[in-house]
Amino acid sequence: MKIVCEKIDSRMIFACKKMKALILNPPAGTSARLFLHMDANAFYCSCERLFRPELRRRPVVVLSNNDGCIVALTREAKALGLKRGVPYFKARAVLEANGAAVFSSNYELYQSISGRMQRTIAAMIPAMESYSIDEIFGDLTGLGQGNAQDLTDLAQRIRGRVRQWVGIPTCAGIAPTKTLAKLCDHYAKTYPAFDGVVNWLALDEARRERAMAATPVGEVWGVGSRTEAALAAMGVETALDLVRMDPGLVRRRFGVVLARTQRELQGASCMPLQPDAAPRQQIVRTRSFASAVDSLETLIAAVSVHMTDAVRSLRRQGSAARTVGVLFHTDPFQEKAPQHGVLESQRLERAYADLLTLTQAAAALVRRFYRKGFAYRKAGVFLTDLEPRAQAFLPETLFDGEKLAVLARRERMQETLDEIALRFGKRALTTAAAFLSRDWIMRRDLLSPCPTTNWDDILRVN
DNA sequence: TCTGGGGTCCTAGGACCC
DNA sequence: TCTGGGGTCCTAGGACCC
Repeated sequence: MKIVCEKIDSRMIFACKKMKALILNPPAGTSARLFLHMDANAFYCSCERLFRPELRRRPVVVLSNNDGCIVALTREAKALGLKRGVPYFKARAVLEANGAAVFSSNYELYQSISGRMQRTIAAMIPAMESYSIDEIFGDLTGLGQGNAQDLTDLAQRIRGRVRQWVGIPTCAGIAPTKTLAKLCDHYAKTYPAFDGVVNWLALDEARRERAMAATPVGEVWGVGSRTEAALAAMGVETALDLVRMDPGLVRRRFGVVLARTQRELQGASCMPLQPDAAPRQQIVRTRSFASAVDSLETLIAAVSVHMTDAVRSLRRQGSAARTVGVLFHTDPFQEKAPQHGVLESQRLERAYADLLTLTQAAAALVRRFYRKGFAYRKAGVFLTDLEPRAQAFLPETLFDGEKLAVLARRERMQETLDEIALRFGKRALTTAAAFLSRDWIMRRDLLSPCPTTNWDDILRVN
């Protein structure tokens, strides 16, 4: 069914409001849905262990870009007292003393393994939403006539197949709402006695309450550190406390987001599965420099390289961008050094999806706002006001004929660039600006190979 | 020496419109 | 004497997620 909406009138606005009210306060009996949540255990680390089985029992950590801080760590690494977000230089001594394996982020590898994992799961359930690189929601509504044991068995079969086919360990949660399903998955990870799957339907009321009473409210999906602190000041410390809070107070004091989370914890589904990933609304590429940068040429080079990646994402999702922005700034941790930060954007007269136009616009912004004498630490680009690319070739005024001809030429050139990148690698041919300087390239001293995506890295058996 | 990056959604307030 | 009640669109800032 296709709904064509040419005119929004007051009845539709009324209908929208009514829908919003329904989503926030579904009447009893309408929320008999069932969700699956699954994610990998220490995903990046598990990917690194895939091709290095000798690391199976050793602590493993994966670092952020530039080898800055720890972004993923195994159970064994957590046992050393380490946490996500700790700077590498502070953790280094402990890691070395305990024979830990340390890796730079290898997104090419993780993306490839993620695809295998999610395709494997998708084949076993009716509908799936890919929520993040290592995480999915599934819709199990109506499956197994709601027989709790059957559903637990299904989750175990999925875990077993992912383990066998992809080699990645996972856990799963099953519940009537997304928030509860994610919480169940958290329990499955925390308490090994559950054997990797927690099914809300299989827990009796007393068990559910005990679990929620033992869950700090900050563990709940949607409750971040700010909200956690504000709740703590009101004496709300556990998930159970939040469930029992006065809904009116939650709504007034914290807004609709937390009100929805509370409803979900109470078992009323407010967040539907979102199977088709909508095109992104903005595309951002930024990186810190390995060492400080003060020359205009180097900044432009960095921005040009980031733009190459941003335009690749832009084109992959079939969009064109009407606004292009740049950002660059000094090191905020160097409190005594002179600081300078720029975040500026330019709205173009049309939407574009070609590297030349967008790079020119970005470089012009850098030239305009660059100031000599600062030690810049980070630079990036962003593309917003995205539109479907097909729309970019429609005339917008009576006098667009010439512009459209230029646009069409640039599009043909861009298509050629895309093809060259596909056949000869993504850095084979790009704008000259990207080569003005190379002395800012990211540090990745501990990078593993890409045996699933690069022929040169393929495993050899001796 | 050394502290990541890429996203989403909501809210409040101002300008403007009928 | 008395000065409405909706809306839209945009931006900046905040909070959250992995």
